[in-house]
Amino acid sequence: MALTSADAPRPARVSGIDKIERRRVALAESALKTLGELGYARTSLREIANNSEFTHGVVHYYFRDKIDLISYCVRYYKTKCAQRYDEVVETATSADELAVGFLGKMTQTLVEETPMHRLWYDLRAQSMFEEQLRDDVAAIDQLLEQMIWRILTRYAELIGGTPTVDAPTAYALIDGLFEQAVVGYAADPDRVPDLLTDRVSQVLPKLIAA
Amino acid sequence: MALTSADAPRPARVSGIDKIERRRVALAESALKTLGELGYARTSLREIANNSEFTHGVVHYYFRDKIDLISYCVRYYKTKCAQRYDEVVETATSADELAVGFLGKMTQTLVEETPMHRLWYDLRAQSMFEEQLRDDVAAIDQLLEQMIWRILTRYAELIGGTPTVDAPTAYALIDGLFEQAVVGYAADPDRVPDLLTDRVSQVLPKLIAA
DNA sequence: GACTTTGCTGGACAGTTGTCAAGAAATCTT
DNA sequence: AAGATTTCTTGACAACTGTCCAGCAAAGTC
Repeated sequence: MALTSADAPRPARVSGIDKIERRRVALAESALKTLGELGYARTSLREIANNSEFTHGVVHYYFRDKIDLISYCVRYYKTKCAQRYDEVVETATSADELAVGFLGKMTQTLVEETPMHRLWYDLRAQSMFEEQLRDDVAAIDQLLEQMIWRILTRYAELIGGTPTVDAPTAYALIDGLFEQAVVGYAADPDRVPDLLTDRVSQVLPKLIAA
Repeated sequence: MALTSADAPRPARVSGIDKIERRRVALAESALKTLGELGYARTSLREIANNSEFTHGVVHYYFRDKIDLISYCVRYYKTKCAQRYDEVVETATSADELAVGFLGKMTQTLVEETPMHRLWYDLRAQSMFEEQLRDDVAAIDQLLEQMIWRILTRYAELIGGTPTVDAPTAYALIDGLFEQAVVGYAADPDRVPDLLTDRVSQVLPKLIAA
């Protein structure tokens, strides 16, 4: 959130490479907005440019080609997911507090950043067909897995037990529930957040053994 | 599996509507092959026609437009998934036998029908952006959920316990593991099937209470 | 065999796509 | 202020897209 493109009316004088990086970030944010709305298949470079303050030529000035842009977007998006639950993990002093905090943030991001999550699952599916995306997608998956693992081990610690599944398994399970919620949210937004909360809080204890 | 297009060298004389349906099925099978290879985003009607014995004009003779074709494909694909594990469920006489049979079929379909599964997760992601696909995708999800539920309840029955989660939760969990395997299979096919087996067999017992 | 219906072909269409490049504009350097 | 460099605009391009249709071939009907 530190680097937005709107912090200065005129493009602030920044030294060299930093300025290029700023433009890249601004373009990536615009692109992510459009991608989240339309999905990978329906998003063209011109559409991205139209929904931004730039023209379609600029995109090719800062990115080699379309995949380069999308790939950059994925990598940029990664930094937003990394520490989403870190504060909750660090401040919680009981298992319940951790669970409540985690579930709260989870449903919050589900509701408030729906397009981003839609896009994530879209891109992960695309990565199965385009190897150029695979590494970046795998890196994010790794990051998310570590995030879930941090939460689960801390949860076990507070309860006084240990996890009964490894990190990839735990991530796949929670992610399955979350993706179900994201897909369901597109069709019927009303009941989904509560259902997600119920289900995750039902599953979490099953992954810990006293 | 009953209706393939190759069972007669010359188009067998079939009465009226049936013949149309046969052509539809043949086109759908061709389309599914291409879709599974390239994914939704990269598949064009011409590509579908090229990889088949038909010309691109025929597609529009049998389907109103692209979405109509894809939608038909999804619905056709559905019939293949429905009863994949039914035999295992019906013949298993112990929990272990059921688990082994289920896991065997699961890894088998993962390996042998990878493109289909890739496509499924792709299409489910697309359904978040195109409402026209939503109903068909939701129907398949429902079907898969029931399939998992049948397996889990039978598994519980054989163990002498009862499930501790509801059907949607159980499906989301198992599906999370399976999708992880499908995505991972694209990058590194070797170890994935065994990992999937391990993880699912670790999770299954946790969903049953004595 | 003549005629109608059905099935299919192959080309044409208008629109969109990613990519590129020539030059204008803004910025920096001296 | 003049020249050099970076940044951006604009228009063009070839390729590809979904869609449509005029015409042809085959099958069915009388």
